[in-house]
Amino acid sequence: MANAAAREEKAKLSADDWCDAALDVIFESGVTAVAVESLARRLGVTKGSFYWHFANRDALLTATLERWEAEDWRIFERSLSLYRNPHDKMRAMIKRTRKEVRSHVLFCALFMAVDQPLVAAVMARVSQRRIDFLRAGFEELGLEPAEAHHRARLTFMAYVGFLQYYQNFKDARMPLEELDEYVDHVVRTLVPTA
Amino acid sequence: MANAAAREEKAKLSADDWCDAALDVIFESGVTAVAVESLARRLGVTKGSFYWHFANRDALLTATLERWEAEDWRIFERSLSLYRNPHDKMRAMIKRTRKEVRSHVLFCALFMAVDQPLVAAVMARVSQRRIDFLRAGFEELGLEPAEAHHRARLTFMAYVGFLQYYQNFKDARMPLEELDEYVDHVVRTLVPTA
DNA sequence: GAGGTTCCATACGCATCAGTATGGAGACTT
DNA sequence: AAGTCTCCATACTGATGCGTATGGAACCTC
Repeated sequence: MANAAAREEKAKLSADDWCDAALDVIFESGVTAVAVESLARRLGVTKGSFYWHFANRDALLTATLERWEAEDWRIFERSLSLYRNPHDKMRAMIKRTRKEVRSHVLFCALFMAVDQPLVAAVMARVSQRRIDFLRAGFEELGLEPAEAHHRARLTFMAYVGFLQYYQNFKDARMPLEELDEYVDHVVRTLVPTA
Repeated sequence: MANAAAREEKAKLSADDWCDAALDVIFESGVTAVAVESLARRLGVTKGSFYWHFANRDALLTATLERWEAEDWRIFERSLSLYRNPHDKMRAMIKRTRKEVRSHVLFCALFMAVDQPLVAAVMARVSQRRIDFLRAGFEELGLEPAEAHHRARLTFMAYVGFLQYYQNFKDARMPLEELDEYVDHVVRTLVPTA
């Protein structure tokens, strides 16, 4: 089994291994699916191991979200750092919705769990960072500060709403070319032409 | 106690009473908080009553969502039926975000539970109806059919994202006047001027 | 090789929740 | 008045999930 294989190649687990597994579960089944015993089964050990590495489930979630927050921001910046022209950057930021699949699925899964305080704390920070990033971009494109802030909010809200819609209503998914047209429309509507 | 009072004024419960209570719980604590035993306590009875009125929890959820779907659409249409000018109607549709509090909280709570198939089925229909409503409005305002469809999607996604943001990040809530400015910005950005 | 540390297994207790089985009180029928 | 239907209480089973207590094997140290 995969469990046994994982156990053979690395006899001892680390806290990070638990966090990686937890993030995989969030990716696949959402935050509520992160349960101690099922995680242990997935890693080929028992709960005894978990409670040696972590005080409780909240500690695991906190550590996992912390790792994700840093990694997500790194991916986000890397994928946009190459654009110098602000218009291209904003376009890329929005069009990015089509790529980085795992990143988006994770973001969506976490946003759907913001009713849980631990998740809300992280997502509030992450959301704020992205809105600030967008705001700076819109200011570069010539919007007044207040306008740039509102436009940044609007863009972010549309991103979040779209993610959830697209992830959960798989019956209503548009074909890829229509999706491209939609993203183009969003860019035309929200990004001022330099 | 409120339980006893409720039991006195109406000795026998109906299925609709259970649905009303379930909707209240969704309003207060989300879909996952709808549990049979806690609902029974809230109504001043025990599980025996529930399983006489419903086959199981899914049956309750289905009936509750069905009632909500009809009521929500009725409220939605009533609150917009008085506007004849399409521009005013679209403005009202977006500005409506500020009112009808319970309606929005319920919509938000349900949207946050679209990972549950029963909820997803309802919310897919409701979302489609609202997008169609918006699309018709944008067409009235002179957008080409494809453009109107995309703009309707964008508007709806922004609505959904904003709802969740505003409901869950209560620390980051803007003051009311800034909220009004934001809504105005959204109208200016998304609704073409006739 | 004696003792200590690391990492995990086993076996609990306890709470929550879905669902079932059965009986009983009251109203209603005939 | 006997029987029946409605609505609910009580008392269970079984699954799941968090957390704890304790012991044990491997390894490292001196």
